[in-house]
Amino acid sequence: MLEQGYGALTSRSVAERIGLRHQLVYYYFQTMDDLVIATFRRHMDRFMQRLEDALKSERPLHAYWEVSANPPHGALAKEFMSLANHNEQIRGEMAAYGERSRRLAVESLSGRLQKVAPEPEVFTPYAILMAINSMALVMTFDSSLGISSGHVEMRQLVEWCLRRLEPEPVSPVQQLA
Amino acid sequence: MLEQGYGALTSRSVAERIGLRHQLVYYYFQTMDDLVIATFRRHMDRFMQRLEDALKSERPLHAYWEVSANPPHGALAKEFMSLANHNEQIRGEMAAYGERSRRLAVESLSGRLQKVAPEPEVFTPYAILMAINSMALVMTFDSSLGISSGHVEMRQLVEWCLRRLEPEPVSPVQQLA
DNA sequence: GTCTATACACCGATAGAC
DNA sequence: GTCTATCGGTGTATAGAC
Repeated sequence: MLEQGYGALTSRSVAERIGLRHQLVYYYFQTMDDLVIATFRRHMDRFMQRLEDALKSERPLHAYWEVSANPPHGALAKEFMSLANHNEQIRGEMAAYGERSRRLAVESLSGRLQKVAPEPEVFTPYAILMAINSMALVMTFDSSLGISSGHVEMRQLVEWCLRRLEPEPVSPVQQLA
Repeated sequence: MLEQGYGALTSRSVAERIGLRHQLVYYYFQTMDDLVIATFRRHMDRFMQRLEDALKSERPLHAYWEVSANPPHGALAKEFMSLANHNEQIRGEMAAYGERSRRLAVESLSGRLQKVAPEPEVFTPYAILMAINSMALVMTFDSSLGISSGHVEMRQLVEWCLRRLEPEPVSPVQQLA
């Protein structure tokens, strides 16, 4: 699926990879759709775990940016997005995961964001996080296409904002100095 | 392709739509791939035309945002993106169109952006335009999935920034007053 | 669990009649 | 230009032997 698109994810192609007959797929999964759903869930669960870990780190906002901008498989995410276009179940699950991950990020970051954001009426936690997320997503998509122009500048812009919103923590040693 | 994904774009499905036999596709296009490429080019050429028109308007930055955030077919764009994952020709053309459209926008907007941007070292024209573009793209993708949480807030954030960067033009009548 | 055998539909593409 | 006929290949899925 990653290499050749969701159209290439067939019972025969799966079976060939593991050196078995294609009929075995229907023994473990009832239909090909079930296999796709299971794959999608495993993929998303891994991402959610990474996200949770990032949000627990010392600089969660920076970590959120890093996790968003460096997903394990940008091309795979695109493939699932297309699948969602015409698979109702995938679409529903993807929407649910998306909302959940955003809620998780907002809940754990809104406290510190509200304190430091300029123009709090405009720069709400949700808006800030979505902006970060959007830029990360586009950079990922671009990269998998082979586009990289403007990435350095956009990355600098994001990281400049991040430093404002979440300054480097001062260690006790530095405080003494 | 829009309704059921690129996997459903077959010579037979195309022929059925126009009430002819599927073999005709190979008369007009040599292969199915050629048809896909031609469709992609027509799609992108339309978008480029819309973009050019927007950049010629009175408030080009606002128009750029509107064009980016309201593409004719968000789902179709996603489908082409997936196609690009495993079709080298589509990938190359998409990259070229992407770079071209960004260059076009930067060239026609960098003049006025450089004048008004705060922290010009960070808020370069390219970075600003890519940020706008990124948020527009994600809102489009979200919408086609059925996600809309956070959109109002992000839209307000973008439009607040846009008003700062490109204030409403003052008409001669208003100037008199 | 893994296999063989098989049904049935659909795909891209070509050849050749009209 | 549009058609009929046809090829070989691949897809999902089921039945049943071992």
